[in-house]
Amino acid sequence: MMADVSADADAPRPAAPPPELGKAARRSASWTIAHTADDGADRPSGSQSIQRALVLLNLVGVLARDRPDGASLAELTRVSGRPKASVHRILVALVAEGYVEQDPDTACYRLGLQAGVLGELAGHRADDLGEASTDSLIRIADSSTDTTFLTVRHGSYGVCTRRQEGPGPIRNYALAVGDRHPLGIGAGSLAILSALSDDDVEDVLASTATTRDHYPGFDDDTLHDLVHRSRQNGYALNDGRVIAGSWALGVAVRDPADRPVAALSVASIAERFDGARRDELAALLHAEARSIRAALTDSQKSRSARGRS
Amino acid sequence: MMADVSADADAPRPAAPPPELGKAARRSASWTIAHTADDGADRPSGSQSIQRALVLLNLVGVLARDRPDGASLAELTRVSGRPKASVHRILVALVAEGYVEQDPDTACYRLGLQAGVLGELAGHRADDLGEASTDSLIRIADSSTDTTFLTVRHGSYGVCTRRQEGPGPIRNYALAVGDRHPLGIGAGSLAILSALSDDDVEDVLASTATTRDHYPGFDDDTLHDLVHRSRQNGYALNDGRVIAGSWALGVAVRDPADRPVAALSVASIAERFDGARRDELAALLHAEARSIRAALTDSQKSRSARGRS
DNA sequence: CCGCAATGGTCCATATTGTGGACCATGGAT
DNA sequence: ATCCATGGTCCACAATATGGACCATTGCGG
Repeated sequence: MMADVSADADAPRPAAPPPELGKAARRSASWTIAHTADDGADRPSGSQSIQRALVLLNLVGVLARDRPDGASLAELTRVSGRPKASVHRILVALVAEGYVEQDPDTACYRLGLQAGVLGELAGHRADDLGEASTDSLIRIADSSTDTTFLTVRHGSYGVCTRRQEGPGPIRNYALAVGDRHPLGIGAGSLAILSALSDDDVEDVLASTATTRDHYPGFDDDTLHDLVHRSRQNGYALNDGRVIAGSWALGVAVRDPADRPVAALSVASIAERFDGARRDELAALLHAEARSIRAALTDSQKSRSARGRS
Repeated sequence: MMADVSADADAPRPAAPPPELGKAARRSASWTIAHTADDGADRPSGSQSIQRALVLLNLVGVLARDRPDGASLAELTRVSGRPKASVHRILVALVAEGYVEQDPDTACYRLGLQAGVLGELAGHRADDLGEASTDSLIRIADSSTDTTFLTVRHGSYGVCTRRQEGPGPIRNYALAVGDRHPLGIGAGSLAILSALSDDDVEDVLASTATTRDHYPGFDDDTLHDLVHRSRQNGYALNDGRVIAGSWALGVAVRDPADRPVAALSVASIAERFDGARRDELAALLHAEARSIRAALTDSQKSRSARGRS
């Protein structure tokens, strides 16, 4: 898997195998989203069809992100790993509710009206973290001249929720809004994991064990090692082991209760992460992480004050 | 704002038939969203749980819109009309996927992380209509000094997808982003309906018959009459029959194939809709509707050109 | 202080519901 | 004409969601 990622495209595109290093190219390897349900060890509770539908919805969004005409049924089935009939049935339901729309010509699926509405409604809502972090993201992107990300913890996974392009010439396509990976995979994600207690780390690793089968080179031992190193350094470093050549550095963002709820990270090419610059970046990120925490404290206080009145 | 609205649906209020005129008050009557599944006459196909889940998701978004701490389980069950256990089970699934989050203190539900992500992804996507209409909405709001809306057709229903506040002192809370009503109810919605062929009108009315039970005063005869009048006038007028005192005027927006896919509308109080101003507004809206259609034509052309290459 | 009526949440037998392998139609490439 | 991949449909089966009854808390009012 992910080898033939190429398949990505799907249709005509005669399976042009990217000349290696195809950053942008292989980024469609967003199967990352597919696996998710298995939170923890227990899977007894029952609303599977809903979970499946929601995962697929997300998948449509991610796959159709860079492709304006949407994702084909074949691709969705392939990437989601479910039988075609099921995928199709679910898509019909999603279309019926307007969360997905189907291009009448190409028969491809993309996010629909309701998805946008939902976003509008969600955005309207106080998105503390997003709100509090935008300024920081911009500052980091500007002064580092690289692409910066906000990764939010969600259970045992990390979701990229913001992405800020830096003014520099280097563009990194390893991570985009909506991508979800198990905690520990990627700089921001690893920063969050490393900031958890030892017990929590074990729980997370147990939870994501099966999912991590799809990420070669991220077995338990390696992750333990990475966590250890990150804690010593005071920052998490992704030295290109997700996508060769794509490095990144991240630090955790803590909420007012000191729980690591997110992470800031900066991505670029290996050359831009020599020793001196690492410290520089780490200091910058730590400062901004603290500033976000302060902003969160404020907004929380004002909220509870309002609530009391 | 909408202060006591709170109570609204909520608890005690023993089915209080609002003392009329309850502008803001009754707007929480967003059950409008609840009914939807029954598209058309046929309901054989089967992915009901998914539909239910998606409807509930939307409901969470709408109910929690103005309430930063979210909607209570009780409210959601009441407004959705399904048994508590079901609603709860669905909510658990939505929470598990991150589309909804539950306030740990109040136990209330609001849109979660994934909802925002989805919006981000959907927004990223080319939202032709939204894109093409923003300028028009702003222009209309500015020059009319009233609140203007974009209503998009979705099956036999109209969904409010944009809302632009005008600079004037009058604020209208009859319609908000995310609200869905059967075609014919509300100015924009009626404008779309009136722009359909007679056959289509019949189909729509048949489809929404049961839903319209919840809208007193919108039986088939009345709607036929309204459609007739709208066609004669060249614009749809809502003379406060949804919410007393809240008037609005709308015209349909046609896509390049001349199908009415949306509508622009302006809402205000009755006093601001005398004969002269109606014509003025209608002309303004028609002009902007044409301009949107032109923009759509352009974007569609450039897209197909790109696709061919 | 003790109900009383809300609330959020859980259980579990039932049959309704989604499942997915097999199948068909189409269309582009060889 | 052949082949493969595509989007889409069918249908017997059983796993699945369903929802009424039930429980635990909380907050109000007499």
